[in-house]
Amino acid sequence: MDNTQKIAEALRNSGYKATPQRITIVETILRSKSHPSAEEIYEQVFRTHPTISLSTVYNTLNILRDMDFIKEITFKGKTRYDPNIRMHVNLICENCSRIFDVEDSAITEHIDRISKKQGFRFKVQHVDFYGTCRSCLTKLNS
Amino acid sequence: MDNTQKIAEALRNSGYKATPQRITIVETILRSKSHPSAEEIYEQVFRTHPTISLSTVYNTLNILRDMDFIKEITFKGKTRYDPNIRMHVNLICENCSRIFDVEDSAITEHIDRISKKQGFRFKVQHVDFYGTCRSCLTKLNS
DNA sequence: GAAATATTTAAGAGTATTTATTAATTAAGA
DNA sequence: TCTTAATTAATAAATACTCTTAAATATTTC
Repeated sequence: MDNTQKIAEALRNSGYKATPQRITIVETILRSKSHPSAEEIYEQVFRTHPTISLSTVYNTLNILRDMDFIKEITFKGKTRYDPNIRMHVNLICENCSRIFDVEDSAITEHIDRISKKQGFRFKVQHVDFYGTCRSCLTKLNS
Repeated sequence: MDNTQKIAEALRNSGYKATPQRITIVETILRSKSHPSAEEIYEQVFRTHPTISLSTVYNTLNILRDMDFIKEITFKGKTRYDPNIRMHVNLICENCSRIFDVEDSAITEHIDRISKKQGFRFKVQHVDFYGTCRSCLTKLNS
């Protein structure tokens, strides 16, 4: 069974209809590496589906979030979407707004320990560090 | 020198005028424990300064952020303000929207180490964990 | 495979939060 | 005290997202 079939099935199993719009949106976000915003996903999908509505994109992204297929990262009043739901840390650059994924087992264990200690639980680990990235630091200092 | 004097001086040193509105807003946010939104700070300040404008509150909060007096935490499309700029982690409850501060030197050192390794730098450490807090877990399971 | 029905789509109106504009006011230095 | 540039308050505007509704479509039922 190919990926599109799996996505369609997952949607139906969660009680949603597997419409072509939804499948295209899911494929687009899963393929992306840049933590796109709803607007960016809309622009991407628009190329092949020129009748798509921004509302449909928002609606689908909310469904995918509820299904724990994707993670929302809100920064500077704008929500962006992360298709990587494996344990990782998001390094968010406050200068260029890029988001970098860091997988580090030590920190995920650390996060687990603190969360347990505090009686805090997460389904999908979501940890954000804010700062200035290497390339922005270089640019800003030159 | 009392606290108000110190705040006034800090504003002047950064090139801003120490207006009564600004001093009241700073005192309000520094006193708060609940990570209030701009609206909540406005309501609080309004009690003693009924002519205050919401724009003034937003404007002042942006100044305080730029001065690294406070930290912005945006969640569910709403920005909230944290007067605690000591190294700590914010545990954000996705259910009740409360934010809990956790000071844990082991994790803050770890965060520092990862940041250095990635060439990432922050002036004010800003780390958020998202999940469900103890009291919401109890309520949801009963 | 066709009809029934329940959900979903697209378009645009609506909402909430934050920022920009502007005339009147005020803080701070001379 | 006076001058000047910054700030305030009020409101308009921008931005990001959600809601509403009639038409279209996926799934179910026969």
